[in-house]
Amino acid sequence: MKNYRKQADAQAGPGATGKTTVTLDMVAKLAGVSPSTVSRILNGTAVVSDAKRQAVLEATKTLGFVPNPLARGLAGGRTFSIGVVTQAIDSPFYGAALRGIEDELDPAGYSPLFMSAHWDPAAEARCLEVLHARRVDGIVVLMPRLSDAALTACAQALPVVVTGRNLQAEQLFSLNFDNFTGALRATEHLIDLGHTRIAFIAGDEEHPDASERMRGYRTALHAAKLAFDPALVVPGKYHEVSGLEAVNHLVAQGLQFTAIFAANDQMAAGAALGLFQHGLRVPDDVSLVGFDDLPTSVYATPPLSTIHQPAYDLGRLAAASILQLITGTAPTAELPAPELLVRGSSAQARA
Amino acid sequence: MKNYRKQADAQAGPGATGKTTVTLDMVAKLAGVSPSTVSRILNGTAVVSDAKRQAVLEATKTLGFVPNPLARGLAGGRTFSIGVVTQAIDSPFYGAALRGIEDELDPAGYSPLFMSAHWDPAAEARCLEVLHARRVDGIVVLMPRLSDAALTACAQALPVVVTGRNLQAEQLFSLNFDNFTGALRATEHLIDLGHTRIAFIAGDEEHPDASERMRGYRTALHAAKLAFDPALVVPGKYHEVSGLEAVNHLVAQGLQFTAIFAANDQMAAGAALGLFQHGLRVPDDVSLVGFDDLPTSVYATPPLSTIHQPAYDLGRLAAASILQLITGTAPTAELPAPELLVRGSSAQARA
DNA sequence: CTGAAAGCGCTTACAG
DNA sequence: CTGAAAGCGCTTACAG
Repeated sequence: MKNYRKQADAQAGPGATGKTTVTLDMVAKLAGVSPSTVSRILNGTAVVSDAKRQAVLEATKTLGFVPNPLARGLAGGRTFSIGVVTQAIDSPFYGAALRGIEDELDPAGYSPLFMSAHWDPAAEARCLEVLHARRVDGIVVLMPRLSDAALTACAQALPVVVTGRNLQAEQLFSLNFDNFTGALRATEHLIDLGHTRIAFIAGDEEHPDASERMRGYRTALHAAKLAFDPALVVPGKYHEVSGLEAVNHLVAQGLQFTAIFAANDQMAAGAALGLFQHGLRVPDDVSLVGFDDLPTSVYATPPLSTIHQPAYDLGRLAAASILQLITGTAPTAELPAPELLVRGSSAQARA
Repeated sequence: MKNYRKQADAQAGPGATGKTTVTLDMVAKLAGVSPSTVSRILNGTAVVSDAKRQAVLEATKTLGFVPNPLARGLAGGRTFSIGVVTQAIDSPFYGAALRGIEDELDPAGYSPLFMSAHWDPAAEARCLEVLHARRVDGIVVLMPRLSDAALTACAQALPVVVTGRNLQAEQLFSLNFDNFTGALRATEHLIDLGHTRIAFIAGDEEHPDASERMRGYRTALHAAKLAFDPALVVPGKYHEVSGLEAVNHLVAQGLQFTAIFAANDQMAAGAALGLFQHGLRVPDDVSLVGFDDLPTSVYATPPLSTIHQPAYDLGRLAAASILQLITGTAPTAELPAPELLVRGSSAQARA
């Protein structure tokens, strides 16, 4: 048992040894104090005489004591773990957010517990239940699919942070990105380049951000006094295939357009493939702009112009906020404003 | 407490209610049996009379009892959780593997506990320690960086499954992909197309698979009686930037080449950008082949020819194997053979 | 087939 | 500042 540590230590540095499970009681015995004292010292829960502190610290080290999180959680009510429900563990967009959460939680001594809800409200409810049963100290839900009411109710049981929503409640904090402005900027960019026939590949209607992005698109057109042509708006599902299909549809309909604004980079990637297949060149024949700024988008050929969404920061801020909520501090985090990244996929409209 | 369930249920279907934490004892009381019996019924640990079983099941339902995993783990020694150490939670390649693990574990009643080691042996050792302290029932390590000895030692404490390694030990199972053959096929493909000056962007030397892929490249050249030119081999780090830099290097050196085989798709993506920047067209001027078949590669312009690596299956098989190890069954899973995917980025060499 | 009891490894009021 | 004691919510020998 724990024998592997000897090996790991050889690579990882100094550490512990021990055949069988080392318990707090053993440490107490070795240090000549009561278990309560050991607990207090290890948790910094109370002021303890320096002599005992040293003895305990030493005993802890020589025995290689590692507290059992299960016991800690059961007895103390705190598990130092944060439930994180994401929609898909392999989402190219949320990956960075998850890393941000890890990076923020780790130094604070908390561990994330990731669960995927797959955009299914029932599954999401189950995640919440499981996480709650596991006694996590707080939950962050990335782009929830559950109703505002359900989320708010959840926050009555424990601190909750959600993204992509604007909720106000005790123990509940929302972190939202300005999708409207982002879409506005993207569309304005295309308009500035002289495009007047700009197709829009919309996002999945079930996401609140999809309608915001659509609104940004329409508002930009309106502000520029450009006609809004419903035929140029193609519904999408936020994944690559729908971007591809959208272009196929546009071309099949014989619609005129010199630019495409896709509601996210994944659809833009699909659209790029569609254009390629139809022999349409980006940006020579059609300008293309996405939304999100996925890590891969800068490596597209040509690199994709897009709206940067700070996924990593989103994760860090969400994690920092849940930690504040747990501490009893009111979070004040705010996401940076949308930023347009002009790259090679968008160019001046031809005369 | 748990109040949110009422809301969730409205969307998720029927379920539980309850103000305060419902314990197994409360269920026992309501059902008129002992806690032991409740435990046995819920765990299927022993045969129980039908009458009591019904009573318990009903009480469980009316109270909305959800067992506390912490208590279960502490008392029973099993947590029904599997530690999964990945190198980066946002890796485009391992994302699919993580999903495969989720999908396999979920129906079995197990939960994954994801941790990232960031390709750092010390961090990896720490992950193992934390996971062990959390009393996971088993651990799967994706592409470990720790020594074989350390991994084997870890397996003495609990079941372990590793990928990208060929270890034999009690309670330890390895799942490895045939990188050599994959690289061989990729190179052969280019040779078959008539290319004789094939550059190779190598992978990070710290990964065992990198040398295997290199070996595949060399073996293919040798078999075709093509000269191996060291100048055509550029070291890479398995990430996009190194692919970009490799191409810059190749071009700067004025080297002649009509094809590039990148040791993974991420570097191929970087290489594609590099070629684009230098005005070299794929596949007209240079054929490009990658390795991995990332989800995004099929959306590259042109779609990337590559060797398919079954990341999702890898995850499923790894999870299935750890479950078998826990059960005491010897895993026999094997990864499918490398498969060449010919897409638009590779073409006949010009005469 | 089924209870009573002990115990998993901690933490936290409660008393000094 | 520090112990003894009770308890967190379950499971599992141990006895019927």
